[in-house]
Amino acid sequence: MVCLDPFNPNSKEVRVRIGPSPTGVPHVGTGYVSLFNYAFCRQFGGKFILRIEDTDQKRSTIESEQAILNSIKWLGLKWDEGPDIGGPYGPYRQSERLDIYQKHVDKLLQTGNAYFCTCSTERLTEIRQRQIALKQPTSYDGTCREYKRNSGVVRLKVPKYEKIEFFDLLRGNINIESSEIDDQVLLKSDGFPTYHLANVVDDYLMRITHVIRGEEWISSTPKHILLYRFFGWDIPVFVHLPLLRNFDKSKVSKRKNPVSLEYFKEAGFLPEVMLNFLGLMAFSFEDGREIFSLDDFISNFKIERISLGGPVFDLRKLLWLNGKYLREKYSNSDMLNYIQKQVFSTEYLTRIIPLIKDRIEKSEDFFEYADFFFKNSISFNLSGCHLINFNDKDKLIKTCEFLIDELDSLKSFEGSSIENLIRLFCDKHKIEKRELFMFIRLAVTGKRATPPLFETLSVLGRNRCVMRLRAFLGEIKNDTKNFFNH
RNA sequence: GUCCCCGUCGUUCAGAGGCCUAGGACACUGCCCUUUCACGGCAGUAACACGGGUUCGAAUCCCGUCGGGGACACCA
Repeated sequence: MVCLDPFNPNSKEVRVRIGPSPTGVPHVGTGYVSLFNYAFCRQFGGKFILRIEDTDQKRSTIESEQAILNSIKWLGLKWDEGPDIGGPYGPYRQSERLDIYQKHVDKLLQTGNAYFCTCSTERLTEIRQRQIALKQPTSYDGTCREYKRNSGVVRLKVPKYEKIEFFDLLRGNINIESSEIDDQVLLKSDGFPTYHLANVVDDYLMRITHVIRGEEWISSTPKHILLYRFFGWDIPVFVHLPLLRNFDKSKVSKRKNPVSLEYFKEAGFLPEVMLNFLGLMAFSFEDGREIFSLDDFISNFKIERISLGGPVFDLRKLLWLNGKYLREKYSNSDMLNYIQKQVFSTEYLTRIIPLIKDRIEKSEDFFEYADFFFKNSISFNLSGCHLINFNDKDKLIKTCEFLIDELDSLKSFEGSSIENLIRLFCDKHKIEKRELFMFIRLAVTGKRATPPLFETLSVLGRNRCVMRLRAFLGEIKNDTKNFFNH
């Protein structure tokens, strides 16, 4: 089995890819991995491929795909091949390549490197629970290996007791014992492939030379190695990037950090700042420069200089950097433009006007009614607010957390659907409507009198609403204002 | 629990055996500038996880311990 010379990418056209899964918001982690892939391939005049990994039918949405494409475009990273522009190795959406995966699965079945499995979900969870109870590692027990089934899901037949070794450009050789590896499902019962199969097949067919992805994939790389071997294919060079972290060092997550690129865009972070900042994560220029453009980054990027400790995504430094760009690179007229576009955009104003039109008598009054649409921190005062009868703090916190989750996962953020959700929420949690409505109003707008709540929330948008509720949560958790002693 | 990855100031990154009494940036503190705030300037606090080796010499190499993280799905 031949490996590309990892230190000599010139030996062949460099082709890298990112494979976002369209199951949620565009994630900063995707931006980070994209940047490194992009810089690496541009250095060698290679190609950057965008492939949509929508093999999870239940969770994938076209809206999410569109949002991800837009966000990466917003960052200023241009892909050479992708679902929207096509390319020589398309289609670039995995849901459109089902026949390809089927063919490859058939091949594995024929060569005896995969087998059908008819075990029920119930049985599998039972096995798993028993293993957890016995403190054993959880894995499929291999029942269907013995029987020759001819339908069901298809599993990878992992050889017993073999050391599987692969090379990671940053970490050297990594060994994992095959007994640690599960007989991974390759083809699901809906006929869709799992990540592992689709990923390997596509990387091969799309001539990917370097797989630059998050560290979370290290432990499943042996499965991929096995697939390459069973198909008789060359193995690409693996580069596992350290994961972005929350302040507590856990993998960066929306519970603890803003992670949506859309949020950063809306909040007024500049795309070139995002790129600059992401380039500071796990990497440094030899000359120590910290302010750089994408072109600078490309020409100074050295993949082997990536450091391995998981970098904390530090919002404070990001904030400083954004301010620095604004101060030093923006003229007054740039700033005017920026503020008009970001803060007083016609789109936003168009939605606000109907809400305050009947309430103001002259333009000066505008901010009396609409200030909270433009502020990013809301001061509120709950003390003496008798409408909030949540007399116990824990309940209020729990309620607020549930509410955040629901708002966060609400499909459409229209007034009517928000109203629906919140009314249902009241019933479900047995809360007086007026109590919850006023609570939300105060936490999100800081005012007791506002335009109709649900429309207001809709115009503010999901991100602002959720951010403000989180900020509120933070404050009551610390109880800095002694809300409960009044 | 099992396997894998990682371990330098609070955060980020520098350091690839002597140049390290460990450097830059963010944050923090003080001073200066300033009617105020911000910006800017100057100064300061602050780290090689621990224990063993190897070596004349270790933040840098090796081993162990501890700590953190990730993975263990018909999710990616």
